[in-house]
Amino acid sequence: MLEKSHKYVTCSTCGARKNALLGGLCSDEVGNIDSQKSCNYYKKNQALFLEGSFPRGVYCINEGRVKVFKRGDEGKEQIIHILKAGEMVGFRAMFSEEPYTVGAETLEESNICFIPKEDFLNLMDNNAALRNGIMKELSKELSHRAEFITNMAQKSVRERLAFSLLLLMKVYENEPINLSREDMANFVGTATETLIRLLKDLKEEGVIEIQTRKLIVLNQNKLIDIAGGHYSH
Amino acid sequence: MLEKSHKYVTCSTCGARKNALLGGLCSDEVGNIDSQKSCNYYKKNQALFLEGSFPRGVYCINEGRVKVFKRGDEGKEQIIHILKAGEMVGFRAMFSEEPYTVGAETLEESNICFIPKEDFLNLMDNNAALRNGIMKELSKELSHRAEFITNMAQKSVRERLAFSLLLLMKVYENEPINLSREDMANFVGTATETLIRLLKDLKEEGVIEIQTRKLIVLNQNKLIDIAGGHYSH
DNA sequence: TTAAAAAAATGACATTCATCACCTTTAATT
DNA sequence: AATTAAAGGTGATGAATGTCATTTTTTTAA
Repeated sequence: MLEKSHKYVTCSTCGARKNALLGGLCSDEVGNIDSQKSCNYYKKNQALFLEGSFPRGVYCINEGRVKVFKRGDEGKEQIIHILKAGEMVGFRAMFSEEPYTVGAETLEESNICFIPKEDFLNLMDNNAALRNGIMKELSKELSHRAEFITNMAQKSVRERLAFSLLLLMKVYENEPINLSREDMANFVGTATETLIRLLKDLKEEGVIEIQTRKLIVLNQNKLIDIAGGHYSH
Repeated sequence: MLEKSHKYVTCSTCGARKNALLGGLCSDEVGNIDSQKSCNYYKKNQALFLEGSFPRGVYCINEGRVKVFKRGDEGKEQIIHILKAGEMVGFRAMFSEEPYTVGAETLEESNICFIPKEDFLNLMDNNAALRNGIMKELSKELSHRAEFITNMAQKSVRERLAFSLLLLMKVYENEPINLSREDMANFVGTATETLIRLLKDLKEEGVIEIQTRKLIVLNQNKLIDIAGGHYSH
């Protein structure tokens, strides 16, 4: 749990940065960013940016987890991506020179830094390795989304749930998965009631354990099996 | 219809290039690319590249249309994107340094140029405007895919069909939409039979006209209305 | 600690849509 | 032109899953 007292994190000592996109910066560059960035405490369910607003910079998660989502016609959220400490949010929209087409919100108390657009773009212009890293990142994300689309089109909800749980295991690393049923349903792309029923099935099959809202995966291989779509009909 | 006799297109005279990503090149750059690229005739349903193979360069559509798709666990295609003349295919995978996670195939006879990876990356390194254009392109595509995912999760097949037809109108410009029912179903993300039934509905409602396999939109506003999701229930 | 609010869970039901089987039309090939 | 293959289309059926109503549990706030 994050202390309520806001701690200001410097990039130079930021542990999350080390093996992330900004991990390869030289000390000059780090210093420069440090002098321009701000660092903020976010409580749970607080927005980083809204769909439709204009990008002014990028967000760097020092601690906490963030959901990126899009609202459908009836206002229902579809979660596109869940990010954890060390990852960056919102740089996609900076290149498009258009308003955000998705929103971002914390899933828990978080510590998140903000780098103004100008500074980040300057940094990119002068650092080919960073540019390549970002290109790579964008490409991989495109690939993930193609898979996401295919899953949505062809897999059953049960299969998608298994697939999502495998993704969430990575996001929550060794901790229990800690998402509201509604968020989880909005990630899987189903109704909350359906999600709850399917979680119950998995629990009864011994694949997961449920402690009120926290969820522990007991049998990852079974999940892989289910997600793969070997359904007999 | 494209003549079977293969015509070699030069970038310098390529009409499709003008208002596309490579539209801003100087004559030196164009000459350089021209000397390295190849230009090939593709018949209908011919693969540009396969899922799993390794990217060796980018493809530039001079004439024709191309589908980009991913196969699900049972081998069923999900079409992610349909591209037309002037657009480029396959540069996403070049940055990821990983094999293609999607495949690409012509939907009709096409004329498509190939720029080797080396040359394209060199060009990018020395041309900041091109780099920015590509970043922008990647970002927009990410945005499209977020919308695609949301549509798949929240819209009915009828709504998605209407949405897809609106997209296809842009791909086919003033021409009738000319896709097999199977491809169209794989784009919408539904079974071929369901797609056929829903097309019939739209025909009976006077929204579209069907000439064997060609499809003409008669009432675009109605499609927009349907796609928007104003369904009464 | 209790009351109120929010989240999770369960049941009943309706509907969409995939599937299978089959038929018809169009396109390709000899 | 005739034959075959492929694509388009139709009908019947059932399972998956969304929706609505209600209850139970957990969390939050008084």
